[in-house]
Amino acid sequence: MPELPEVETIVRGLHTRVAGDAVESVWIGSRPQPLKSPAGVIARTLEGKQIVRVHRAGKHIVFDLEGATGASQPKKGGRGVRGQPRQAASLRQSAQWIVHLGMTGRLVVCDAALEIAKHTHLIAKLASGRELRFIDPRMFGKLSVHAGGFDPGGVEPLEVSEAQFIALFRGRKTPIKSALLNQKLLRGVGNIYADESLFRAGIRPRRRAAAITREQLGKLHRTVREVLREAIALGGSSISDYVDADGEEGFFQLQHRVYGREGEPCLVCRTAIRRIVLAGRSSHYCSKCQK
DNA sequence: ATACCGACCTGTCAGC
DNA sequence: TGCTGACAGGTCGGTA
Repeated sequence: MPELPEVETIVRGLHTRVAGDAVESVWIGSRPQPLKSPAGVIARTLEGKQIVRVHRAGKHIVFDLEGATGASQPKKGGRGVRGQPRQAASLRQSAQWIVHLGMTGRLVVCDAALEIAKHTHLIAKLASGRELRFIDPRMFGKLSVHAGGFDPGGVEPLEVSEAQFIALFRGRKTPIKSALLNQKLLRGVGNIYADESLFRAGIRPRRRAAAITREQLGKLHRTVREVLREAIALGGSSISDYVDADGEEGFFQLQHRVYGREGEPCLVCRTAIRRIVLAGRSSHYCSKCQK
């Protein structure tokens, strides 16, 4: 479902709503597919921690957590652990909770009384009384916890310089669209924004990356950032069921020039937009405007 | 190393 | 009405 602009929109909404709140307890469902860390480790890492910040790394949502060591243990009757001196316990311990939404994942902040939706895999009870829930029908999403400094690899498309960008594709014989989708190169660009960026740059998706001139790559560098920025400004693209953390739909789908427009006239030259399958993904382009 | 291809899952929609 | 197949915003591992 979500690419960089959708994740960015979600992250901004989540940060506003839950930064400063704390996780009191965690419930995890019985389906193991979404869990990249063991359920017990995820629960123990989240419980008792304060959510300091919610941000984005590529398509990953990162919750920065802080809390006292052992804060998840006590509550009932226990005075610390066997009366040991708890020097370490007074230290602030930081951790990160990483959420990848896959195709259909959603994170919602809601009242605890709200009915639990089908395909809910994790519920974090917050100190404020609300709940943060992870819902994902297809279970392509992933949940994990990390000690800190999480780095998914690749460079942020909105931060990369033109020279860096051009260097990413040097010598690559793979089709340019496959390279754009490779998260180890650029992180955050997905199927929609790859198609839209290539259209605006006038480059066909199947062109070999290494065969594209520096000038054209420079143009692609500009169009990728332009498309992502415009999409973020409009709250992302809502194709079927995507909504942000506040339940609002995005509006960038109204700006799509090729994605999902097979057979419709190119907005520039009226040529019918073509759809091909490349690396298993639908790819849309105008055969006249893109070479 | 690189590049296709199916697999992973459920839901929806078009067509018969 | 219901069945079947195609398709979906993402990634991973196997195979050539």
